Amino acid sequence: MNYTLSQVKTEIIDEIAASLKKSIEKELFQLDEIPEILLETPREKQFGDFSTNIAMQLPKLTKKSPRYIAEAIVENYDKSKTHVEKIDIAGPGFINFTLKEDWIYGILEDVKNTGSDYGKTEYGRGRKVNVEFISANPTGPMHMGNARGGAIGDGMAQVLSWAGFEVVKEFYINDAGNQIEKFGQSLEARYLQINGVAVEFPEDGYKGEDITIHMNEFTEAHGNKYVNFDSRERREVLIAYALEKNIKKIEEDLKGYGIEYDVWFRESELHKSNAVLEIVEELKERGHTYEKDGATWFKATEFGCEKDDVLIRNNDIPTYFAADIAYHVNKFRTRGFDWGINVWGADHHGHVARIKAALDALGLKGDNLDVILMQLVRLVRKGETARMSKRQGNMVTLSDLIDEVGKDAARFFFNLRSPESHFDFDLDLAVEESNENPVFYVQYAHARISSILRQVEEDLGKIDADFTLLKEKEEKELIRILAEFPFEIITSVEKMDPSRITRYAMDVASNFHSFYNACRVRNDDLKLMKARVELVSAVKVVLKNITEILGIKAPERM
RNA sequence: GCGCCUGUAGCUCAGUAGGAUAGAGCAACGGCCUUCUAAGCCGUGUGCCCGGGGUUCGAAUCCCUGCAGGCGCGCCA
Repeated sequence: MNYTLSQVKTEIIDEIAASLKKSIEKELFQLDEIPEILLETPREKQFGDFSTNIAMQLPKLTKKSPRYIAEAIVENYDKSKTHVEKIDIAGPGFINFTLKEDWIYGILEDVKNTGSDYGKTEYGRGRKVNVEFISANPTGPMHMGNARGGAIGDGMAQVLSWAGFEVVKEFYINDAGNQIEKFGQSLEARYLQINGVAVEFPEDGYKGEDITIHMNEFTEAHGNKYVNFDSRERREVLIAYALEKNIKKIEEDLKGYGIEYDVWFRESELHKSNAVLEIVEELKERGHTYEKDGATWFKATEFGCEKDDVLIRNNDIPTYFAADIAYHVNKFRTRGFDWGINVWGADHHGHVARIKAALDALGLKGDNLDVILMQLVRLVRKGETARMSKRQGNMVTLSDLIDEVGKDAARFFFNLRSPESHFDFDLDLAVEESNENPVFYVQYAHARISSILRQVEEDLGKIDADFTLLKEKEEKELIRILAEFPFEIITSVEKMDPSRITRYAMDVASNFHSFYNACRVRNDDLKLMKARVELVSAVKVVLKNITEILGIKAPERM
């Protein structure tokens, strides 16, 4: 594809560098090497299209004043080699570049030619990225935190894929370990109670209604024959039954949320294949473990962690940590991912350093793993914070949420804020204001354009599109914002924050609505009409591409 | 006690690889529908950027320190 904006910027940067070299040759000042030159977009339009602060970076190295350096750069800058119309020096030494009027029209050609691919780049050069997100415990339904993690994780995966990475979306199923143990005890207690055996429900068991429903259905299907079974065997049967139901439900709920995974990875497989014990063995061989109190410990402190961690408990059962190491080794070593991104709740942040340490200890690069720590969602209802717990069974589930506010609004809402922002989800407000949700603002822009395009009956096919007719302020600003799309995607990758796209979507919609109120697409001047039809078509393409990334609908009508 | 995250307009938040006059949405107020969807547009104003020091030509942004809130510090996951 043709990166208009990128080309324009690169040209200018190259020419600044050339100008610096010339200045050095003319001995206007001395400089050993040309530093990195950054072009930024000034906030104020009066400062031109791009500016650089390079002249203010150099006084220390050259012993000359910023303005002196700026003047030298401007003097030796060859405008004919770039799209620059005008260069000014302003303030303490900023160099501001104003582009020739016509450069922006190339953007429209670009969008028109690339269509549903507009925004895609080769930035990632095909590197393999694994994005693991949600990975909710399969002991019950998903909650609001999972909903946020889903929106962030899926958005991240999309953005990576658009930026030219090869992406695998993955759900890690914790179908082993202590939680499953408790899950089994809870199921068993309910089963026995339902079948007339008076047993106490475990204190820290799962008290949710879903457990009871599972066991009622199970009893209907299989009767009470497991009452007389050995407890261990009985639990196995009940767990297997309820777990599959839960996983199935999770998969279905996520589908309804617009998320489909490439890989569902089961923790239990790592135990079955002996991968967990093998990895502990390898750590032992590499000398990164020791025995204490009958347990096997990983020397995490050797890698800068605050404390060591247990790999194998004194009852010979490996910890979740050991399994997680094996899991990540599987990602990087077995499956060869270049990069791993995990979306975790902030309550897991203590786990980040030690998993990276373990990877380092195994000769892999812990730095190849990035964890997006999202702050937890606090549910506010009737002005009060609602405490939620899967075990207490008092949570608002993902499917409740979708029922109440809709998939699009939920996806959009959870990607409106950066992952690290603490997030109060006011349920009353979300329901009440669902019609004023910003998602409609974006979708409305798309529907409006669709409507216009439906109404264009004139035969414009023979008219050549002359974009230079688009001279209004609103038209030019609208075009400029379209140019930012590929860069916004790349920045989202760099900052690991897909919520940038949501905010960009609002920007595009806002610029479109302003244009809409200032300029008529359908008008008597057919040539102008043709140009505007092409313009709004380009906006429609970008909006559509954005909604693909965000996992929401782009309605033709509203 | 120690570690991580957060603290910006009345509210929810952008801006934090140092840059020019700190922004947006919501809320409030006033305008705009005989013309392509008013779920829209235009206008009006608000800030001890949590406090205090420091680094710098320049700090919301970096460093130190204090305060407030969230989370973590298990042979739970």
